[in-house]
Amino acid sequence: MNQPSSSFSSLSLPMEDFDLPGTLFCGQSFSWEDLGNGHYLGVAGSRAVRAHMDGTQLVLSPLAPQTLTPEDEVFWRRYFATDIDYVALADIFSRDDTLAQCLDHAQGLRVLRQPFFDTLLSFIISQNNHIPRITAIAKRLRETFGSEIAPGVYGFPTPERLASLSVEDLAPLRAGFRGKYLIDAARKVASGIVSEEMLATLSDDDARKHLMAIHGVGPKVADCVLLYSQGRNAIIPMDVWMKRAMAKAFPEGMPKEAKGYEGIAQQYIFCWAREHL
DNA sequence: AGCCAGGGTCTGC
DNA sequence: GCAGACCATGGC
Repeated sequence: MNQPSSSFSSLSLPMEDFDLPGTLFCGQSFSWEDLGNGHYLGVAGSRAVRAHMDGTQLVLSPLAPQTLTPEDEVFWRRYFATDIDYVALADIFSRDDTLAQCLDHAQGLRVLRQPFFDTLLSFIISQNNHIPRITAIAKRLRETFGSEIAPGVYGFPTPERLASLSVEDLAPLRAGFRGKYLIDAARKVASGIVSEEMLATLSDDDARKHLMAIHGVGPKVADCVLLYSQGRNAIIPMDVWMKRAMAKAFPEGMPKEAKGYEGIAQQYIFCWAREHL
């Protein structure tokens, strides 16, 4: 025991029925890299970890020279939503036959709770864009304007850093028309016009309106921020795939079995749609 | 070459 | 409130 008791070399989280790569690459996060052999490198805010599964244990390891602290454990438990019983949820969802079929194609998926500003920037980038290119632009954003966490690994830029830049400064990102939206988001967050603390006090509808004060944030991007960073699990981001899927598989709307967790059901339906529509 | 991508803005009705 | 043009970029 030559390490201080306040940090540890790795962290194991029990995760029953959990598909790690499925969760990381199902279109809710664009901040993970496949290292091969079941190992993944992820960035969240100014944190980074390696992740792999050991049986039913999710093992998170720090990147040298980093260590994992008790605060990191709290952070990553929240990130992977360890407080939600996904086995029980899948059982309830399965009572609807159509939803059960979607579950079959997305077994072990979880909805993450990612940092607010990461999620806001990532889904602004996502508009009218493909997933591989979203990932590439987000990576250039981190590498160009973020701070180095470990050799070659960069965190997301802070709102203040991004707010100090001009649209021309973002040219290396090749984000196209989204550049000006990223700047406006950073300035409104840095100035407090839009704040995560304020969001927490608002209803779903008012929270959506609050986020839509940002130029370039419409209903879909706002909903993604509320679901994927704020844990508002009843919110259903409606993109082109979800519109197709709902029209085809759920013309009557989201089944009652998904009550309160429509956003999580949405993730299974989204995956099913991308495979079958 | 033309179409599309986990959309949003702006304009005109 | 709602339809349609337009928006940068890149892969197919």
